[in-house]
Amino acid sequence: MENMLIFEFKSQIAKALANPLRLAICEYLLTEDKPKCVNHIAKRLNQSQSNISKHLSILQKEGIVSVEKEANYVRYYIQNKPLIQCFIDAINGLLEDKIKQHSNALKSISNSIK
Amino acid sequence: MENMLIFEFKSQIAKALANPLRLAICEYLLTEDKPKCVNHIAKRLNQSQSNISKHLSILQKEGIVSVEKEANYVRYYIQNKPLIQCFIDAINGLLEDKIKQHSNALKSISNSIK
DNA sequence: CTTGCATATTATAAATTTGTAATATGCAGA
DNA sequence: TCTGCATATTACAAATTTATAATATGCAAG
Repeated sequence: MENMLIFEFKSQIAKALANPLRLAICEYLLTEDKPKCVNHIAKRLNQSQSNISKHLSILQKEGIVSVEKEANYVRYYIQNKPLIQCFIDAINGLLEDKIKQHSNALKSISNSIK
Repeated sequence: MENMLIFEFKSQIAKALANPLRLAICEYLLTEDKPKCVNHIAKRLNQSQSNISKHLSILQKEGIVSVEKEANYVRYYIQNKPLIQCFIDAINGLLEDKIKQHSNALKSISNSIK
């Protein structure tokens, strides 16, 4: 392939979303109308402040979330909700596919031992 | 969050796509009508047979690609093209967002030193 | 300016991912 | 059965990712 560098950039963004906690953060922020602060998200997901803060900074670095500062609160929100929704829809669809494939494989084993 | 396990599964699928080579493989297979064999893909992407084979097996494990065997050839294809296209569209959109954000930041620096 | 709260950063060890080189498997034709 | 080709697997070292604990920063009330 000609230009491999572009795939480095794309995968960097995909990697930011390819983590269970960061996916959970994104799905949570997607359901919320208003930006949420770090401690709030940390409690919601039952994680340490430091861990959530670091994951949010990874998401922010990739432009996935943005911040809104007020006093000593930092509130995060999804920068582009439709795109993140599209990403999550794709993952959900792929997960469905995978589950179907596994269940078909099990069915055919089940039939073969009848 | 109630059910954290689901995010493990989702992120496992996202991880399969969050790698530059695997993204390149998927984008290539997406453009092709017919399944492609390992050596063909390896040469196209200028990578070793062994490396491409391993990446393909990761994609297959997640149900993203499927195989079609004939003689000693193994040909791979995207299992669900619309979903993979949706995933790639999301990533492309997010990359655009990120580039816009960076260029805006640079503009505002540029203005501030005028 | 000191205290307390919210958030960010750092250091670190454990776990995971990655590519390479070498080897194994599997199929088809001679 | 032997040979050659296509693919898969393995072992391994380097690089990356992850969570935790400790510490630092930054703001606002008193």
